[in-house]
Amino acid sequence: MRIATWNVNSIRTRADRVLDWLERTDTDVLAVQETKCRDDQFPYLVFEAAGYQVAHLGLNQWNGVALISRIGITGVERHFPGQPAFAKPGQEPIMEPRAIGGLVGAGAGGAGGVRVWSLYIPNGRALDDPHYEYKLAWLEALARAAEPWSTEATLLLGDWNVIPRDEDVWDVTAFDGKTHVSAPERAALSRIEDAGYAEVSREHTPGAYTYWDYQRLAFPKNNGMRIDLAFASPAAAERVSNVWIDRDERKGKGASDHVPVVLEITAPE
DNA sequence: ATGTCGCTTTGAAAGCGA
Repeated sequence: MRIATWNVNSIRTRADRVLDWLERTDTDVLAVQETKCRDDQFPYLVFEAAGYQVAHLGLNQWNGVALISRIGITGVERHFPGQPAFAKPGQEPIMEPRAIGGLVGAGAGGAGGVRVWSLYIPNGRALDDPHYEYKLAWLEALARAAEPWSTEATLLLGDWNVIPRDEDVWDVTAFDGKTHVSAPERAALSRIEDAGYAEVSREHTPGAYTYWDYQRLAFPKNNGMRIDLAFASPAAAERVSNVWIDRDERKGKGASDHVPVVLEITAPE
């Protein structure tokens, strides 16, 4: 089966483009981030008419995650256990729509299925911003929640908003004093590995980026970064035969600022 | 050129988030 992750930056703007891409690339499952809509605004019919099932979680004009699958989705979970809420000073904490999981591709008795999570890690904004501590806590909580899932075939896919290594960005010195490269963020990301997961995309896509800012001609200059990552449990990792990044999806008008990361998954032994 | 985009409130333009 073919499983991808893509921060689409508004599903309403790009529904037709996303479906076209799914069909053209023969992709079975897509973990979507930044749908930027409420459940009642999601363009379900575009996908359902083409034989895809949709599970979505969205609350407002920001964030929003979904799973789109033509090989079934069962056991959908919205938010992960222990997921932190974000609290603005003097306001009720909000559980932001940043995580949705489900079992896809399961045969009889759940055999051969893969548990897929679509994750949109908080941006962090700035090192001295409350959203930065929120980001670190969110990743730490995710690592704790994900540990028990690591005994099964589980994929943690999404926009992690962390540049794991200096080689994963065009110029790391441009990020001095900024988020995405700080030691605490990278340490928080490594907690996912401590929880039993391995990042499986880099080894298949050396030197590739997944995101280019809309501003300052980032794409023509190839000022990109690798922040859309695929973490796999051992049972999932041994079934990943290849990973590729569809860089062409960043070209032309109407592109998201992120491109799809695609995993080829073989049947279990 | 802060070389952009998408959403919102709001009723053209500005604010927010990334």
